[in-house]
Amino acid sequence: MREFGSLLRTLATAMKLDPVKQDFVLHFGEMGSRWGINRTVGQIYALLFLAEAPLNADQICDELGFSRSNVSMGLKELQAWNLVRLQHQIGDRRDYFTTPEDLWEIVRTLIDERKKREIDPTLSKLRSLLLAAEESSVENDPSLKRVQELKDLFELLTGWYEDINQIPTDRLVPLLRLGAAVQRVLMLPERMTESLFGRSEGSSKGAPEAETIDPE
Amino acid sequence: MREFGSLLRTLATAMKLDPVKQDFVLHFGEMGSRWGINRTVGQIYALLFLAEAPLNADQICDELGFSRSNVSMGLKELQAWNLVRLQHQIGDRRDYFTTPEDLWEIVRTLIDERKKREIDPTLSKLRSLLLAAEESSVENDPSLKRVQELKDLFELLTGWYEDINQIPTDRLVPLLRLGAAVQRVLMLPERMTESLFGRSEGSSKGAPEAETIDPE
DNA sequence: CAGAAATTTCAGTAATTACTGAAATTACAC
DNA sequence: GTGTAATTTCAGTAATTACTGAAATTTCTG
Repeated sequence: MREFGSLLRTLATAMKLDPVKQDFVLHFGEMGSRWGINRTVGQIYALLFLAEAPLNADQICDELGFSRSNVSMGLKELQAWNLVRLQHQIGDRRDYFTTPEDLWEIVRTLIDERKKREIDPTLSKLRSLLLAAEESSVENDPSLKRVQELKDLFELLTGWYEDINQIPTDRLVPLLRLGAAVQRVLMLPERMTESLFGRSEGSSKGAPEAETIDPE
Repeated sequence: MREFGSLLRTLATAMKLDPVKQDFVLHFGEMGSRWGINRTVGQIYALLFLAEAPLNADQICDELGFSRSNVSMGLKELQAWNLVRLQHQIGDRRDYFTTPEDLWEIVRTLIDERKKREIDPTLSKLRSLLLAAEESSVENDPSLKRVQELKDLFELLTGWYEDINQIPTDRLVPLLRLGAAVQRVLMLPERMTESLFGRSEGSSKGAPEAETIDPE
């Protein structure tokens, strides 16, 4: 019963952080594995996120109790993800790190990077599979149809994302606040929705074999 | 030089699949690790996705060359993700599995489940951290401000998602096709956008301390 | 209920990934 | 250039995760 508390204390023992920070950092460490990064990287990120001033590697080692080399690798990975900025202080050779002030910038990089790692490779693969199948004239295989359908969906979604991602944050936030109310635009008088559709055709590319929409 | 090809052949040796399916399945296996599932689970899913008829566990073992128990565990995980449907055939006791026909259903479960695993726990944590800090009157700590900001962002995003997720697919697809053109709605005559905003207030909850938007 | 088929559990092992400390490299000051 | 501080690399080890085969459990049949 009391064991668990003391275990936690042991884990956090290296940290000289106040309880809130500590809890936050430990949580991000645990979540790290679900986000495709490891505990170390998660904790380093969390620490930097909360830090008021840029931190150097030794400070991070100190606070989190990881080995210097581990921190070095963690920081490299965070840089590979573009999640961290490198800075220098005058008269100090060490590298200092921060996270961007603007949370929206963080969200955007996060999504971009995950898209790059999790979506794009599969979309390429789907395209090349279909291309190859087309050449070797293996048409009308039902599983090919399925692959095609999947590719179309991926294209619709990535196209939408690339489109939305162009919108600057100060325009995007009100849109998000709107939420599902956006849907009502589609129920406005025909003329208006049509003109919107028409104009958008250029920006949201792809738009494969149009599903027929029957409103009610 | 020739080694690599033969290695591939060996890996795929257990599969009696045609090249397209094989390639697809292997790709999903590799991507599995990036998606928080393992190779086995990825391959099983891909196989089911392409299969024209439901498959039972033995058929899957057969095609993919995994042990029976591994397949059993993989299927359990897919069920935990709601990514797979269990069926029965008349006069056959074995369990047969399929993926939903409708790709949109798949996308929705995928997002739901990832949200559940990757977002929701962190949002709870942020809330409880802030609550605890409030009680112990540790106000005006700058890192608390940061946590608050993060929580607000999470709430905005999850609120938007929950809202959008209400829209039925046949309404959603045209919206996605619209892409960034949605933005233009915000530039319509004041009256109209305001009425949209006004009505949405209820559905997209949260809406924390309104950022001031200055359009240009 | 006995027996058989199907599925699951689980302990042991293999494979992968994370982490460390020591050594190598880089970057700068003098 | 030499010397020193900072960072990175890397081989070895620890920890975690994936996978297997055998045994246990569940589910159905007659």
